[in-house]
Amino acid sequence: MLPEGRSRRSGDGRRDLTAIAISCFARYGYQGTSIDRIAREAGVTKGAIYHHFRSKEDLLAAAVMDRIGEFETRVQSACRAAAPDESLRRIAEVCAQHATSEDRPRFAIKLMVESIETNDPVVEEMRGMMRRFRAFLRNIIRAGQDGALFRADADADALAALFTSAVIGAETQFYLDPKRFSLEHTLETFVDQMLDNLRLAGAAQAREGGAIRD
Amino acid sequence: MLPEGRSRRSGDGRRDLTAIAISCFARYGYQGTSIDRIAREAGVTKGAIYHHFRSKEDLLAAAVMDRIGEFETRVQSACRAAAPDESLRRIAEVCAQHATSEDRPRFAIKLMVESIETNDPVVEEMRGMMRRFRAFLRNIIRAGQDGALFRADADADALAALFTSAVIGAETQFYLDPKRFSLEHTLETFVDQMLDNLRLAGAAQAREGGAIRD
DNA sequence: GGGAGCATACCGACCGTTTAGTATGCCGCG
DNA sequence: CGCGGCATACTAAACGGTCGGTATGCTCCC
Repeated sequence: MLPEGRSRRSGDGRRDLTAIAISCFARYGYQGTSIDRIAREAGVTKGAIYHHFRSKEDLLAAAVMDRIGEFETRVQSACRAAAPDESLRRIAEVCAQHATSEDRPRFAIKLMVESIETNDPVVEEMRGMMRRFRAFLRNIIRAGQDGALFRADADADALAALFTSAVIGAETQFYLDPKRFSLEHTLETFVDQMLDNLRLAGAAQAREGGAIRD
Repeated sequence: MLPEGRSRRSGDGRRDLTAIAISCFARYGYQGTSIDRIAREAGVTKGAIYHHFRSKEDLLAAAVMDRIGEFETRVQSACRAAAPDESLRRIAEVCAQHATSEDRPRFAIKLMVESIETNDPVVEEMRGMMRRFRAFLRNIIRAGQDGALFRADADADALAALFTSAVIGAETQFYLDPKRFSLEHTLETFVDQMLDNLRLAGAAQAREGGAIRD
């Protein structure tokens, strides 16, 4: 972690350690990651970590806030100025892209699941993130309903909950079985199906047309 | 853990310890559960655990096999002799019921996620379970297609993958936020949507009829 | 320019506690 | 009596965290 000249630089220590902690937590989870492991991977000693962070929990909090911020930026950027149906597509796409990237995609699911019943501060943050994500999706669906693109009688909240479920469930299975579980295809199927369901009368024809596309 | 008469009975030790380990692993995860905790909750000492199990990993293996067996029994029982559409409904229902039961429902998701990248034997078992579950669902969908109940051009594999994703994702969110995430409603919405998609021409009318049902 | 003073970033040793596992002893039952 | 089912005491290593000290960077003043 030290720069090549081996002099001590100011300012990057905390950020670099957070990045390494994110990698470790994403792979081993919080309980499975020791401070010694983080220190070792950073090429420093534990003392250096405790210089920047009050505790292991403090380090976890920094990691969680970093990942939540990145996630929300990614989702918002994906559907800027797009139509509601295109927005839903793009969100599914960026989730799939991130899940297959090198940016420690497993962090959110690992820490979310691990923290259930055992780490209330993290659960609170993750819960907030998921609520915001569902609200964001619900608002997209409602915008489509307001614009007569989607049928008005669909339950936007339930569909938003379903969208987030499909994303979490598909990512989990992909991480478990990357050779045999196709994340992108599953999410694409999901969005197709949801949009079919959301579209107005005439959907049966659209579906026949869909078959021709393949 | 000892019976009231305080005599030492044979045969139940291993099974009782497995049950307590399942509870602990379901709550704290594998890394977050110490042998001492399991012993304490069982009312015995570590020595008793090591009498029955060779190692902590051995105990985990017993727990995993137990839970996988129970899950598969439950799913198969749910849809015995039912039509394909009814089968899909029932499977979603029993998953929701189990997730809200006292039978340590979080075990599978906790251990599945925790083991990704860190515990290959458990990943293998969980992967096998999920593959069997998807194959089971796929076969139900195909039976519906063969019986002309479902349209023949739907991708049964993709829909099975979507079904399992919805279940995992909805359960995860429910465990994270039981007050604000409605598991049963989400899975019901999912099954409705999937069956709408799977049904043959006339689906548009069926959907109009669906709106009237509410 | 250089030295003093201070702040920051880190080090290595240490602490008390906890961990998975081991060895040995004891008790009850058939 | 022997064996299964435990309990107890112990081991070495690992855990999160603390502490005194060192190295370096920066600023100010003579």
